[in-house]
Amino acid sequence: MSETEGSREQGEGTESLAHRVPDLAALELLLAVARLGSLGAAAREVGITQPAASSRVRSMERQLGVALVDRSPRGSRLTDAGVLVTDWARRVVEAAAAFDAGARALRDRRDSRLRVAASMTIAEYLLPGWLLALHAERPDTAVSLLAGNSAKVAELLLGGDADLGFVEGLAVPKGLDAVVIGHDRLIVVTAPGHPWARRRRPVSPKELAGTPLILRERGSGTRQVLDAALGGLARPLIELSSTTAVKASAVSGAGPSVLSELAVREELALRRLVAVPVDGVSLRRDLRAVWPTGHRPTGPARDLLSLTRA
Amino acid sequence: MSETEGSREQGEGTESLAHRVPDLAALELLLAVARLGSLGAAAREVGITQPAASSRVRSMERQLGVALVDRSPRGSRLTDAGVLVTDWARRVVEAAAAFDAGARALRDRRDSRLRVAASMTIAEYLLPGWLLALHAERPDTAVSLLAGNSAKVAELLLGGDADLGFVEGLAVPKGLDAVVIGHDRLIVVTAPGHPWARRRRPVSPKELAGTPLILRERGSGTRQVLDAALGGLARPLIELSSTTAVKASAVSGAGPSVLSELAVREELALRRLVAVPVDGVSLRRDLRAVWPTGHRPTGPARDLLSLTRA
DNA sequence: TGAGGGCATAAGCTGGTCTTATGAGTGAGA
DNA sequence: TCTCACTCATAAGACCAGCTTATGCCCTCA
Repeated sequence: MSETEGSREQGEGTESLAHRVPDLAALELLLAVARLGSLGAAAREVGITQPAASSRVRSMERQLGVALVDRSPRGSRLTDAGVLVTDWARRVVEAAAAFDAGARALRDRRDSRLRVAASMTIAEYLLPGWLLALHAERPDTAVSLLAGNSAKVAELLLGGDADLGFVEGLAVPKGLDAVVIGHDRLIVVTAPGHPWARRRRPVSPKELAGTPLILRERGSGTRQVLDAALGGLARPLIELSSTTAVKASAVSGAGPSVLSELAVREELALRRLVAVPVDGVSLRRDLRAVWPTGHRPTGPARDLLSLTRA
Repeated sequence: MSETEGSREQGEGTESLAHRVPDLAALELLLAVARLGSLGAAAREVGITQPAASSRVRSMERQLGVALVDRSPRGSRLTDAGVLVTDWARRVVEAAAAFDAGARALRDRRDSRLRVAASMTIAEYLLPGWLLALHAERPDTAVSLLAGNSAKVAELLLGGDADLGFVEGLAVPKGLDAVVIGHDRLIVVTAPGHPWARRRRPVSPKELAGTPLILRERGSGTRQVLDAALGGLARPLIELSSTTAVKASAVSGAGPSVLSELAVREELALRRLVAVPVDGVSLRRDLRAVWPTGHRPTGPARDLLSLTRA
């Protein structure tokens, strides 16, 4: 009813997402049914009884208004709709698993064996996935996670408060050894309605420098890279202090923005933002794993490092 | 930095995700707190009382073992850990929103205004996002979704059972007009441990044709494109009937596979799979919107179409 | 034709989460 | 400096969703 300005949620359906989307346990159950082909077997796998599973699946079907499984005395198979729903469910469960991996690392920070320090972008968008993979290979490794800018990461490593660090940016902090583990590109994005969204001819550096942009504040890693690429000339239309705020502003059509491609992957896929081709400017930046000079990563740190490289 | 409270070390590692990840309502509440800066205001927004919100956030902190918000008599702000957790929560909620958008379309199939027919890959990986965007722009549009192969899509459109279709592949089915709305590339992937994973020199078509691959069954869209590109020479190591199964097989290291880049985006980001460079073969395929010749999309179909183009 | 696996239904219990009612701390303005 | 308006925390009771146990029916296979 009451209009929330700016970032709108799903206000219209009157009921929140949580009431329209089955809970995680139900989604996991559905995945188990899909995999095992039987309600009872799925029930056993997730540790509940068969009637509970039957009822849960039934109520999920009632909630969605769609039949998900064909039950037969020989087992249960997904319907066509069930296949689609299961795929969407899988993505929710994967996001939840990433959440869990991150949260677990955060929780075990104190008494853990592997302490990771990472810049915000990496901590948010890449690390949970890596930790998930690490956990799959070495379930007994307790990982902790600290987030901060490059200087903070360096400080933690040099002070012995972290075992392995990840930074993005142009230079490697003093006292650290590094290896490039990937790349991130800053890309120019606009809302689909903006004139640049339809542009096929690349934007030139001069044009970019001459256009007011929605940017992170001066001093942020993203901004540093952009300023360096343009020779310190970026003109801010608005300056905001979080990536999320910049994204929201760009989506709402306030103007073009420059952001990490990691940060806008979802928005691009959903066509909430469009990438604008740019020419003659290197907005690529290296993602590096770092450690104190001479202290080559060993044990779990080494495992994590090798996971992050192809 | 982030603080941790109430440490309990109990090694219940084998509990399911659902027990370790707060439910969707709690995650939405957390996002509201982050946005509004107050437990009470967030409670109001999600339609519960302030004590309920307080208790929910507290139990979430207990569950995660990490303090998420700094409470003060003037409001509540996220801790550093809270910022990270909120970002991961946002991704879960977004996945849930995509689930909801898809499910909603499926449910309204019968009595809807806009009936969309799409191939599996598009229906699974792209459409939920588009529907989300469409719903944001036109909340009153009821959308239904049917999935099938190209022939099925054509049949639905020509029979008047769908208003707009989406297909991937080489040719446009007879009787339909089409416009290219994007591209999908088949890419060669392997588990990180495979020799090809470290390859810098591109794989040649001959080499690819000579190597047994994990593939979808003959007749699937993916397989058709690959066979066409290689001149019908692809050698299967295993043939599986679902993209998910092929992915699982590739991840487990059984061998190289060829899959849509849309389908393996997550796996690449998590480094569970690695893309192998290929040379001299065009594995790109167009994604097209289609409609019966002469029946240009109008109304909601037109809106959806324009959303899918940059 | 009986055994076994598969699913559905019924009844009762439990636990989590909501509500209302209240208290206590802080800051701003009269 | 008193009071109002705002914040969050706590307590006690109500309620409901979902679990378990105990059945029964259906089908297939030996």
